[in-house]
Parts: sequence; C-alpha cells; structure tokens
Amino acid sequence: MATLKQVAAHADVSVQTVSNALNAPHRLRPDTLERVTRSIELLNYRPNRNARSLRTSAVELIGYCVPSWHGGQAHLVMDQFLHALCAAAETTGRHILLFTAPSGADGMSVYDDLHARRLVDGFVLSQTETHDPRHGWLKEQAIPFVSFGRVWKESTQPGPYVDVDGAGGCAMATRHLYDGGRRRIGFLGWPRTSGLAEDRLTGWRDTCVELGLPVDGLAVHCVEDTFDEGARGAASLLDASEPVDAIVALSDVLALGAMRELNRRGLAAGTDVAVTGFDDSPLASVVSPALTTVRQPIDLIAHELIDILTGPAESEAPAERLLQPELIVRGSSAPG
Amino acid sequence: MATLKQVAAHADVSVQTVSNALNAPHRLRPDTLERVTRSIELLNYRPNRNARSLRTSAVELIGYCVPSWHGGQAHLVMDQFLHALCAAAETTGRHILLFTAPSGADGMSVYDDLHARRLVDGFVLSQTETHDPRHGWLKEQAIPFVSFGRVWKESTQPGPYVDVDGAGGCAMATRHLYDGGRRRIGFLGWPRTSGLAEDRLTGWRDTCVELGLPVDGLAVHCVEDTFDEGARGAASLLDASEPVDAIVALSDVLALGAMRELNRRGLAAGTDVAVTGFDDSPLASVVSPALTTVRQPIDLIAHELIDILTGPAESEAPAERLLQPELIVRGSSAPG
DNA sequence: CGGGGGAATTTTAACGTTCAAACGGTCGGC
DNA sequence: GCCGACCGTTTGAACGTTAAAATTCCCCCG
Repeated sequence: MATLKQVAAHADVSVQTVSNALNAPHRLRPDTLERVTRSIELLNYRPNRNARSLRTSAVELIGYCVPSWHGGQAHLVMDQFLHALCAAAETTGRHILLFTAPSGADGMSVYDDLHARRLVDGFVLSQTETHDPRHGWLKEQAIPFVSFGRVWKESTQPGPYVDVDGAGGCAMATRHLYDGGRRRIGFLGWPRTSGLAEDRLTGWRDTCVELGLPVDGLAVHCVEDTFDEGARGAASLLDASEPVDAIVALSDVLALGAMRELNRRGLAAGTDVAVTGFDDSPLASVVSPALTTVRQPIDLIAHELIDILTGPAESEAPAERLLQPELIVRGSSAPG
Repeated sequence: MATLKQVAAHADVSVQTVSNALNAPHRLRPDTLERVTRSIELLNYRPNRNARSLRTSAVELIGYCVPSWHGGQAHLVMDQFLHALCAAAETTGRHILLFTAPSGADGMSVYDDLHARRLVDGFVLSQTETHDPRHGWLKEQAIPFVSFGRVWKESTQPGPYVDVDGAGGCAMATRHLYDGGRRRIGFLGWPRTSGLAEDRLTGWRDTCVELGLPVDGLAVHCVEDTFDEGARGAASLLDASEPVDAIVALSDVLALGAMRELNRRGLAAGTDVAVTGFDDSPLASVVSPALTTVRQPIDLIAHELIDILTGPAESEAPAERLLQPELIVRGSSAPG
C-alpha cells in the first residue's frame, strides 16, 4: 500500500506537497499538481484515514445507535432511514458507525466511551422518547449530536433536532379526505402517553374543528400497533350510532388493520370508507387498494441531520427544523 | 482528554508500562499494575483508537453495505439483523461501519476504497445475489470478507459464508403440517430465477415426495412479494379441482396474502386451511391467528459471521456454515 | 543589478500509540 | 563471587499524516 512518502519520492517533491495536492490543490503550481496527481494515480495511492484522523483529531464517523426491536413493534422504515443517513453522510465524506446501547441513562457510558476513544465525532439520535435522557447529557458533555425527533414533554429542546410535523401530516390527510367528500372522519391512535401520538392526534382534531367536522367520540386509542388493534378500533368507529365514512390512522399497521375490518364487513376500502395511514412503509403498497399514507421526507431528514451535525459550530440557539411530510394518495382514500 | 503520557507521568512510570497495563497486564508487577490502574481511572483515560490503529494497522471496523430498498420489496428483518450483527461485533471490541454502494461490479471501487483507506478491516456481505460479483473480486484482492447467503448458481463458493438452510426450513414446515393431519400441501414461491426460492421449493417438494404427498400442480410462482400475489396464488390453489388443505409460503408477506384470501372466502386460517410463512418478520405477530413461520437464527448468524471474519486466518478451505432455522408454531397452522 | 515580496515548496515537529530492543535488577548455580 | 537467565521496566523508533514555520524560487520594480 503506497504511502505519502512513496508518492513524494516518485513525483520528486516533498511529502507535504503531496498532502497539499490532495487537501489544498490551489497551493500548487499547475505543472507540479499535474505531476503529483499522476504519481498518485500511478501508485494508486489512498490516504490512510487513521493517520489523518490522528493528526487532525477528526474521524469523520457519526455514531448511530441501532435500536433493538422491543417485542413486535418493528421499525418498518428503519432500513430506508439508515440508507438515507448513510448516503447523506457520504456526500460529506463521512460514514455511519453503528453501535448498541442500553436504553435510558444506562446507555450513556457507551456514548461517552465511543466519543472519548475517538471512534466517532458525534451522534445522530433517533427513537427519541419522552424525557429522553440522552440529549441533556450529551449537551452537558459538549459532545456533538443532533436528534431525529423532538424530546416530547420538555419545555425546551436540549440541542438541535430535525423532526417531521406529524400534526401537519394528519391535517393533510384529514383535509384530503374532506376534499374527497368525507364528513365524518375517525382517528386511530395510540395512548396519549406518547408525544408523537399526541402530536398526530392534534393535527386531525384541529383540522376537523376548523372544517366544522365532528370529533367527539371519534378518536380511538389502540393499545398496541397491530392489525388486530387497528381492526378493533375501526370496528368501534363503524359500530357507532353514526358510523364514520373515513379513518385517519396513526400508522400503516393500524390502517391495514382497519382495512381488514372493512373487508370483513363487506365494505370497500376507498369507496365505502376511506382510510389513510402514516409512514408509507413497504406495507402500504403491498395491499389493494394500495394505502394512502403520509410519507416522511426521509432523504431530506437525513440530509438535514448531517447538515446540522457537520455544519459550522452551532451559534446561540441550536438548530431546530420541522419538516413537512407528504401525502401519498393511493386507492384507499378514493372520493366517496 | 488524558493521554498515555499524562497517565505515565501521574503514575511515575514510562508510557510503555501504561500501555502494557492495558494490553498485557501480566507483564507488570502487581503493585505497579495497581498504581497504574489507579492513575488510569483517576484521569479517566481512554486509549485513542486512531493512534492505536495507525500503529497496529487494524481499525476494528467491519464494513456493511446497507442495501437500498428497490421498489416495494422491503427487508422486514433487516433491523433485527443489523442489531444482531452490531451486538456480535461488539463482543469482540469491533463495530460496524455502514456504507452505500452501487450494486453489481460498479460497487467494487467503493469496497476497494474503504479498505485501501483503512476505514475497515473487512466486510460482511448480505443481499447476496445469483452470480454476485463481490465475492470473487474481494477474494482476488485478498480483502477479508464473509457472506451472509450463498452465491447461488456457482459451482464453488468463493470465500467463506454463513447461510440458513431454506430447504430444511420449508421441510420442517411441511412436516409440521403433515403431523397436523394435512395431506394436500401447496407451495407459494417466487420465480425459479432466484436461488433462494429454488432452495426453499426443494425443501417442500422433497418432503412431500418423501411423505407420499402430491406435488404436481401444487407449486405456484408468485411474480412479486405482495399480499395480492399471495392471495392470487392461494386462490389458484383453492380453486383447483382438488383444493389444498395447507399452504407453505416462501415469505411472510405471501403467507399473509394467502390468509387474506382464506378470510375472504369465509375459510378460517389454521382451521380450514393451515398456512406457514418464512422469516418471522414483525408481520407474523401482527395478524390473527398469528402466523406460523420459519425463523432464521439471526443472533447465531451474526455471531458466526463475526466469528469467521475475525477468527484466525482462514486455513485451506474457507468456512462454510449452514445453519438450521427454527419453526415458530402459531395459530395459523393448527391441526386440521 | 540588487532588493522586495508573494507564491511555491520544504523542513520541522507533532498527533498518541505500540513494537522491538535495550536496560537494570534479582536470583540461582557453579 | 562471578556469570547467565529471567523478569520488569524503559528507551528509541516508527506508523502516515498535517499544521506551522522556514526556506527557496521567481518575478517585478526601482
């Protein structure tokens, strides 16, 4: 494996000149640059990242804690997210380093260790939970990080974040259903302990109120994210004295459960009752009619995360970016 | 951030002694070790990985190319796999570095670059395709790697691999259905161009033949991995002059599609017609009755991959490990 | 033609670690 | 009481790179 020294010898210049050819080419006279470049290519030289990192004390690696799948609740879009994050990092010459850590405060030593041993420059956090201890701790340690997802139920966000406007997404879905002629729109959610669920619920409720649609008794809180719970929730909305003609679900899984229930009752999803989901997971396109759903702008999220993390040292206020999701209209929400 | 030199000064020994305290403690006299250890803890010293890597030329990082999700076809267990791989790597003090690369031969320069620039020691390959060019190329370049998944349709495997016995898995499922009293078992697969599909098909076919069950006309090749295709395939098996009483599906998605079709016809999955899937994806537990499915031993796979990659230099023959999957029996395959 | 000055290049030193060799001390054997 | 062996520790050098300072080069101006 060729080193800087060998390239220098070959091009008959000093080592530093070769280094400059790569890191600050404008400093070289065109003919020298040309000569050095040729030697570099001829010897197939690649800079040794470790030596570089040792000198500059920057490893160009970003830590990401790969979440453990706690019982059933899967992250159906995690592979998309990781791919996007990776691609975004690579546009800046960086890479993603994966690691595992216990959740909660117990995991902090892992973050600390990775940073102290200089395996990573900083972290991208996801799977943010209410009262997530990581943000405050990292900020205190002055370890660079950015969070995908807000720390719910905190008065102020410790540190920079990127998040998707869940309320806005559900509002879009609700308005879309209204535009399709729906006038009694139910909501399938999770318990209110989840900040994310609360956010999305708000989007549906506010929009309904704004449009003059009813909301009382139209929000169902499913206890877990399964087809069955979605079906059960849908059933209760359909069995009401005045049944719904549309359902906004907090997740694709709940939405698919609802569609199953419609199917079971001989109702056509998208014709008799419209349904929308959230996340545009791979499931959405695997059913028929295909599921109308709210897609998070994953590539943009990843790009913003990397941008914030690798951008100029944060000024006074940490960056806070709330991105708008996109409504993917498919068959399940055809006009009624 | 404390360095070796500072710890040495504090403990009043040489730098090398501190280094030995960490890497070869047996060389120190107990009292010296004790003293050095105390200084290390007091100063909260952590070895700088870059300096270490520069000296030893081993980065303790393993590259993994995060697959891009090509249109719909999602990797529902990829998050589990990544978590397991990460955890396995960490037991050896290593970590996973993610990257993206174009598929096919075009991506080889990325692998080459990562290795040449010393960002990784070696690679774990997955999403192995028929005639995958990566294995041969990496072997030729003498870059360490191990593959999850065989290179199908090659006479000999270039390099070490870990794989799951798909034929065995489907055989288990088939035998399980037989034991539950099923005597006419259909198979939902993919086109034969996929080595993986062929492997699983074989397991079903051979077992049926062995048990004296019919196979003619009982294998359907779905063109894509969707609920609809699964439903369509199931329909054709049910519409036959002599309908099936059980279905072995190549994937959980196809199995769920089949269950939907049963549902639509007023048949009870698990009672009237038994169904099994493959992968134990999060979907399996999200339906009711829950799906009987073949689970790949993900943790074991990850462990074996890391073991092979980080183990002693390969001897004559590269390691080849074929692991047995596990049948997860749930409601969808209740005895008929 | 000598000097000034900016551009191009080289020299020096350092980043933090580990390897290999050298060193000093202690002990047992002859 | 000297030599050799061994153990524990230190010294010197190197891994491959870049920042900063120093030097050389080249050209222009007075």
